[in-house]
Amino acid sequence: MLKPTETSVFEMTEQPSQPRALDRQRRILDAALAVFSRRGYREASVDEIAEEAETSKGGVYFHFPAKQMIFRALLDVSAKRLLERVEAAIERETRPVAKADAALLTVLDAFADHRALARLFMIEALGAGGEFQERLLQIHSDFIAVIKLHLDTALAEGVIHDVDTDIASRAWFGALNEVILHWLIKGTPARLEDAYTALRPLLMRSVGIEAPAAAPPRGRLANGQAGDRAGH
Amino acid sequence: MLKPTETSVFEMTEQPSQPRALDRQRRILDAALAVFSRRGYREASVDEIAEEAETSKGGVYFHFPAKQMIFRALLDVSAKRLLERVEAAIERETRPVAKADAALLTVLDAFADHRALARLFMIEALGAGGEFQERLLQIHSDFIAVIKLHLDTALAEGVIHDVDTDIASRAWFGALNEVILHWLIKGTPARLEDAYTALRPLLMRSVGIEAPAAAPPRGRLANGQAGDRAGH
Amino acid sequence: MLKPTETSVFEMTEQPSQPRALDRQRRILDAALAVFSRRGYREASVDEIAEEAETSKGGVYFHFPAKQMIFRALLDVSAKRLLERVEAAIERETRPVAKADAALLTVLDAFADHRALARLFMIEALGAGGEFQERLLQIHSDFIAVIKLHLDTALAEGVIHDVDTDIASRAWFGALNEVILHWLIKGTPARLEDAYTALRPLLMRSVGIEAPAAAPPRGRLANGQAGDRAGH
Amino acid sequence: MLKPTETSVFEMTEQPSQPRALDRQRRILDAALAVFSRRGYREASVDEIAEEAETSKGGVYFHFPAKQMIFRALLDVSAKRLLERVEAAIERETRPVAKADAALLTVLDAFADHRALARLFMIEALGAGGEFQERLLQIHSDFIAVIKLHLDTALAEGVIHDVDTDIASRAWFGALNEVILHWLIKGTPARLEDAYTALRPLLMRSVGIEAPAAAPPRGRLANGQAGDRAGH
DNA sequence: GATGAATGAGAGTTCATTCAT
DNA sequence: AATGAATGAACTCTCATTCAT
Repeated sequence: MLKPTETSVFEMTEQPSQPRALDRQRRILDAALAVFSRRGYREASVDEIAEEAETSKGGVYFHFPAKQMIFRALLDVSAKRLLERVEAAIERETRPVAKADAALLTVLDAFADHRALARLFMIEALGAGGEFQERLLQIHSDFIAVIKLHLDTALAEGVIHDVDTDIASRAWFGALNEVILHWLIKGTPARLEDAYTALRPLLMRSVGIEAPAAAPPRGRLANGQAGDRAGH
Repeated sequence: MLKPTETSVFEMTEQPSQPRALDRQRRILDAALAVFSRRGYREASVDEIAEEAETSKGGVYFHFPAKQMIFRALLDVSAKRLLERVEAAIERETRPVAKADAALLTVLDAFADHRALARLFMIEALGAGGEFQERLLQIHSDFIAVIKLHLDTALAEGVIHDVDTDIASRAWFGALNEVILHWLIKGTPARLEDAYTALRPLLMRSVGIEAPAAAPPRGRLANGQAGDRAGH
Repeated sequence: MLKPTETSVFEMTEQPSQPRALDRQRRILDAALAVFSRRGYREASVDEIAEEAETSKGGVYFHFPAKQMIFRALLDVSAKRLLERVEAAIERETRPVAKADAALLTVLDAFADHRALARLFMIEALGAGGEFQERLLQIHSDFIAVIKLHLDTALAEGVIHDVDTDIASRAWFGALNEVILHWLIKGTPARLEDAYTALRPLLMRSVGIEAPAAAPPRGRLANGQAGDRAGH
Repeated sequence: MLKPTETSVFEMTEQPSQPRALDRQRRILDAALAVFSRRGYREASVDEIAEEAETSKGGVYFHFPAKQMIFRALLDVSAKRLLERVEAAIERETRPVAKADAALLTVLDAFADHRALARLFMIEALGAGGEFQERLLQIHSDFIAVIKLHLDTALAEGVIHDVDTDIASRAWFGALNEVILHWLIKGTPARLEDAYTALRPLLMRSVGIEAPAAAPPRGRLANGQAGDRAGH
């Protein structure tokens, strides 16, 4: 989630020697996110990105050697950022299932706040050619690994039983994905967060946890309490 | 599933006046499926499709007025065919949950047999531009509606309880999707069917059904028995 | 001018062995005139001509070996027809200046009645490539020759004096052309015939004939009296 | 008329930021004029224009967004230039009829010097599709308006009588056009200027002015004396 | 005679990338 | 650092023409 003072999602990519260069890189990545997200990877032209970044085509090529590289940087930086956010959320939880739960919720919150980012991950990365498909799937796997890690812990701690955590983590992620994709393209539910309210008990049950009758209301600033909702 | 004697998945799209024309349409759609699947929608050139179909560019345009229309026809015909297959499988089951289960399994079997088709639905339709994204999501929704229908019946019959069938059907579909996507791009598991063996109990549990300890082995010809595996 | 019972402007082109063939040729030429006139020579497709002629592309090519040939036939037949009409009108006059005058008026009447024909001669024949430009100019020259012939007679008879009939006939024709072109493209005057009422005294003066103060009103059926209007 | 040191008829179309760009625009317009003139609008390919301009297809498209726009720019710039030349010539005359006369002569001189330009205005603009037909007719009307303006003055000053200046100016223009067209396509008379020597007395007479028995010889640099030739 | 499927050359246009300034 | 002019390969689509049926 962007703080009001942030103007960009991207703060560092490589090793920009000068602050001005860093600024430009950020501006270009922001512009690229916007353009890729509304046009798609192939329809997006470098010219359009340059215009959106208020620079010139040559300017873009000074900072990125190819269009592909812009997309790759976008994907990498965003994924890293997202994963960091997920891990921060996880640390705020104590019980393993709550940690896995928080991971999903964080992804969902991030996408709800940043529709463009959501399009990037859910749609455009698949349409950008084979190279990026692999990369996207790796990102999927990274997130799934985080979930799995905590499901494994839950299993070890005896909180859940008889669960193939490999498939469970993947299934959880997939279920979430479908819900987000639907929201992205069809626009329902209006508030993506609402979907998770319905989805969570289902996921819990799938690993044998009966969710509490009613989940407490949750605001965006109340992430820290997420663990309370996933009691077993 | 294609019978060994079939060479094409496509048998009719429109109403060509000559039998030769019908043949060409089939050949073009087959070629397009192959090319779109290996190149992606945007990278695929009409020339390449023509070559693969052993015809000329003009020949392709005689049958389809635009590249988009080839893709659209491919998507529509394939979805129709897949849905028919799903409904046939469903009819062979009696218990509602088994019917929903059979739906998923049929999709999975179809994709396992037709990797190109799987790419079309899982990847290329998302990367082909906004028009097709909507169309794809509609296809998703069609399948999800089938699942939901039977979950609703199960709910009415008291087989399952306290389930938001709307989200459950979507979640099931999404979970399956992720598994298929992973198989498509990363190649694991080698046999897509194996993934479902692990996935099914999870899905069942998610609606409150405890799967039997061990699912009976299943061959492709044993679809009719699928219902036996989804006891409640 | 087409009689109400005529459905086509074209009655014979070459030597059609069978009446059915003749019919088809007529239909195709009519269709071609319509299509060339609304689309222009290059934009007109043989497909569109075939459709307008209610036949098939192959059908058109059976009767005409190339698109060019359709246009050429159209131009030749129409010019011949027009020239015949002009000569008929001339014969109805006795005084040479009246004959020249009748020639112009006939052309103008023909175009007023057949806007498509007018487009063909005034516009499309110029846009159809060098071959047709030469052909069109030859047609111009043919008409101009007719006018010149009668101006020469008028000169010999002493009706007009000190006139370069070569340039005068060309100038008359050009003046008429500009008026027709304006009417064709800009749509004014609404009745093309009105333009000639104003133009005629000017042309007469240009060869030294002072037109009568007021030209008598003229209807389309009153062509035979044209001579009365060009007194000297 | 081009001064010998000028290599291009086009000096400015829009506002290119770099001098190099302005140069290229000129080169492209020059090349386009040459190619359109020898091939016709539709037969001319952008590739050929690029080659003639010694640049690449992409280079052409950098400066002009479509083939149509090249043609439109060509037409607009040339018409503007021509009209300016006409108005300069008019200013050098004092008597109104001489002014009108000078207008025609200037057009004729310009075309005599620039056969390609003549083709553009007389032929290609009519064959380039409906859009340009309207534009060309507007250009015609602009020139005709200039002629009419001075004929009106002549009328007001009592130099000419009983003339419908609207039709007279159009007729003059049309007569000139036909002469130019003939020269363009058939090649006679060899010197276009000779045609005007014969045409002028005719036009004068058409508005009731008896031309002097013999027009004084006229060289291109003697335009300023044109007024002497148009006795009242 | 007629149909419509098929061909293939060629069009206009786009755009990632390069590079002189 | 940055600009924008230039390049050229590639693309989608059109259409006159041919020909098997």
